[in-house]
Order: sequence, then C-alpha cells, then structure tokens
Amino acid sequence: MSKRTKISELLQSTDYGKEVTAKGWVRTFRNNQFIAINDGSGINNLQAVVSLDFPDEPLLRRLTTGASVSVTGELVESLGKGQKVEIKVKTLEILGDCDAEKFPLQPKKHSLEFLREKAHLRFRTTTFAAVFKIRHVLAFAIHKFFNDKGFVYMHTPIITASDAEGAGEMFKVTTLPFDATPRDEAGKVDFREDFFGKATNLTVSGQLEAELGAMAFGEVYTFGPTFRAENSNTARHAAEFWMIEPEVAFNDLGDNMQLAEDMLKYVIRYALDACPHEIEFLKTRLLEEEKQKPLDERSELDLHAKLQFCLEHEFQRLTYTEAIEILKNSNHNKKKKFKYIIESWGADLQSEHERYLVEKHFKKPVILTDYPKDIKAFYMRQNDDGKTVRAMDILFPGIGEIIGGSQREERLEQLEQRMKEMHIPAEELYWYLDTRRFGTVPHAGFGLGFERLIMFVTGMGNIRDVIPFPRTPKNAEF
RNA sequence: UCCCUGGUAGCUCAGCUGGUUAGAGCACAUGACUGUUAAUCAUGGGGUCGCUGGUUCGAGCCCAGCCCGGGGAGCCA
Repeated sequence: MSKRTKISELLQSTDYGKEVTAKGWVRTFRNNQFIAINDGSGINNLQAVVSLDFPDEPLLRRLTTGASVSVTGELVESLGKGQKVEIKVKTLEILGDCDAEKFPLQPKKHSLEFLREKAHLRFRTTTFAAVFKIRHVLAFAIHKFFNDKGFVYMHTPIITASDAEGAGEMFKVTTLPFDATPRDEAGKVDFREDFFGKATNLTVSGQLEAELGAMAFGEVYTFGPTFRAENSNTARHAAEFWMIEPEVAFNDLGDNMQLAEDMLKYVIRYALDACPHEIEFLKTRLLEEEKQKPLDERSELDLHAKLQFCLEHEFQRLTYTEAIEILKNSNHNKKKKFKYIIESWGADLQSEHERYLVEKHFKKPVILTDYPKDIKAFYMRQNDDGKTVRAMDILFPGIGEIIGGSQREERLEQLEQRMKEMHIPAEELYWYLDTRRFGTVPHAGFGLGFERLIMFVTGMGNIRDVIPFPRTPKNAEF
C-alpha cells in the first residue's frame, strides 16, 4: 500500500493517473458509489468513487457516516460538478466501523445545542472543524505577534494564594477532606493543614504577576487558562477560559490602546489569510441562519465584510465622559428606549448602552477610556482630576467587552491610598507593591478574552461553541 | 442569581378550546435505481410526550416543585 497523502494536498493535485492513498472518516456515502471522506487536513472532502461492479457488496454496506477508511486508487479529474479531482477506488479498507444506528452525527444539519451535548464528536462536523481550526490559528497568531515584537511569553501561576484582586469568585484548591476539615482555635477551617499551608485558589488573572515580569523584561505577555466561579449564565461567559495579558513597561494609556488595536488587527488579518475556506464556510452558514430571522434583525455586513471592515477602520476612541454625553443626548435616551435611562455621570454603562455606542452610533469597534475610579479596579492609574482612572475597555459589535485594560498606578503612595479605600489587604500583596518601591516605572497592560476574539472571527454566538469542552455552571462534561 | 421562553421518535419539528390507536421530514432497516453533491423512489421498524407530584371520568395539553436548554440582564474576558 502506498503512503497516505493528506486530502488537502490531493484536492490541489493535478497528478492525474497517479496511484494514491487517502485515509479519513466517511462523511456520507451517496448513490452506493460516492464516498465523501474528510481527514481533518481541510474542511473540504475528498470524493472516492466506487465502480458499479465493485465485487465486495458487504464491504460497501459498512461505509456508514463516521466510519474510518483507507482508500487507494487512481487520482482522476472528476466527471461531476462539485469537485475538481477524485479517486477511482481500487482497494478499500474499513479501518473502524461506525454503527449508523448509534452514531449521533448524520449527514444533515444539526443544531448547535445538540452538537454541544456531543462535544466529543462535534469536531467531525464542518462547522466545528472550521471553528477550532481558527481557534488554533488565532492562538498561533497571538504568539507570533508578540514574539515578533520582542515580548517574552510568561507563564504565571494557575494556583494562586492571593484572592486580593476582587476580579470575581474563585475556585478553591485544596486537599483537605470535606467531611472532616481541620479547625483552628477559633473554629475556622485551618488552612495551615492544607497542601500549601494556606488557602489557595485557581487564578482569575495573571496580571499582577505579569507586572513583575514587565519590570525586568520590559515587554511580557501571558496566555493561559483563567477561572471564574461566577454563576454567569450568558453566551459570553465561561468558568474556564483563556486570556492573553500583555504588560509593557514605559507604556502609557495611548500606547496601550495602540498595542491592543494593532494586535487585534494583526490576528484577524492572520486568520483571514490562513483560513479563507473556513471563514467562507462560516459566512455562508451565518447567512443561512439569518434567513430565518426577520429582515430588521439581520446583520448589515456578512462575516467576511465585518472582519474586513474592522481592519480598514480606526477604532473609535473616546472617554467615558464623552460617551455619557452622547448617550444622554441620543434620541434613544430621549425617547426612553433604554431600560436604564442615562441621567448622571458616574454610573456604570449597561450592556444596552455599550451596544448602542458600538452598533448604532459609531458602527465600529470603540475604545472607551478614563472611567470613574469607583467602578474600576484598585491598580488603575488615577488621573489628575481625582475622579477618573486611566482605564480602557474595547467594545466589539455583537461581543461587547473584548478587552479590558489600563495604565497601572505606578506611584506607591497613590496605590497604597487606593488599596486602603477599597479594602485591599496591602500586606498580602507586598510583592506587588515592591515593584513600586524598587525602580517603579509607568506601565500599562490589558486582558484579552481569547474566546471572545474567536467568537468575533468565527461569528459564533455562544462561547460554549468556541471552546472544545466548555465549563459553565452545572456543566463539566467530558 | 433574576426576567422571558422552551423540553414530543436518533435529529429537526407539528400536535386545536383537555377526548379514542401521538404525526411529518430526515436518519435507520429492506428492496429498486444509478455521475451523485444533505442523491432519489417504495416499504418497514422506532415514543417513559424532561422528572416528580397534583387537578380531572380522562392530561402531550391545566396546576405546583425540580432538572436541563435557548434569549435577555447582572458579574466580566
């Protein structure tokens, strides 16, 4: 038997008459004659043609959707319309049978919800093959972007003892027995007995550690799993997700915004270049899906045009204060179409307000800066007005917040003051404060939600469909 | 966690104001046909109507609780 050639390679070949071998999984077997085979090398299938006088009838019966096969035969120009080349089957081997009665995937359209319950098999569908290929390509593009710029990839801890950040509820990490936890003198759980000798959790952010690295390497980024035990039940939250957190010494908020915009545009362009077939397929899929919707709910741009548009336009930059003015004076607000009417400065923006700015008013990605300090984290640099901090949120159409970041407070006194006001225990974060004690510099960074980026590039509407085995409240299957 | 909405065959769905044996398409099985693109045609098998309890002569349909999904909100990436 000849060596296997990848299907993506065969589909581009013009070596007609050459004997080749392909291996893969049967997508469908039509007409007792045409096998559509996919091996994961691309989203397009190879058509293998069995002649009508093929001697082994029982073997053909085993060509069910999902079965794994090896076919050897002559590569020929296709007589049919849907493909350029095909294989005339000489020998056919079933590598693994697949009982069609029990195999859940059928050659038909399945709902995303159904496939989510079959997450172990859904890679075998064209949609998820495209989504997860793009996930890979985006991850690679992120590393390439930062590496090319001279950033150091830093692995921050996944188990952490600091719960001082207040970035959300945390998952506890412990080896203590649940039914007989050791107690201290006051009757509280005695974590001195625990594996690490203190209470530990899964990380909610690598930012504070990344800042330490930035104080030596100048430019670092993290890219790793992040955990939030929030009981969030939305299409854009997961309990386990991946986050990219660059941190750059000597950068101010303006540099930070530029880095974020450059990075997003770079990786989106990279995906467009590396996965044209996948994006084309997902675009068509979305258009089909939108045909079910009423006209006014359909998107103005298709997936490809949306990505292209995002590359060609500057992100709109404005301050929180300017955003409030726009919202306050909008007809939407005057006609009381917002559920939460914008009245005064200082309130946090609701999703509906962010959506209005991005989707209705500017119609492109928006970077909001200089939020009131009371609605932002302790480590953000205070502005001279005494009211706002150098924060930035990048809002994307359909996704909402894709990036949250800031210039960090590098002045020890101001940082300690802010921590006191917000009841952050300074003793526990002595190591963080040391960066401000020993050669502090202005610096800035941000966090990019990786899955939200994938959602934007693939057009998928639910975070559960862009991570292979999603963890959400009440769901840790597989 | 809150509001809205849904759960009927392997899948996607229909099922009227509560009424006799719960339907369709696809999938599957059998047969036919053959250059098909989710092939087509014929025949056939297939149901704890999410779970538990209640109302009723009678519940897929009404009521309560619970479980799970979807949309929106909060928290945020």
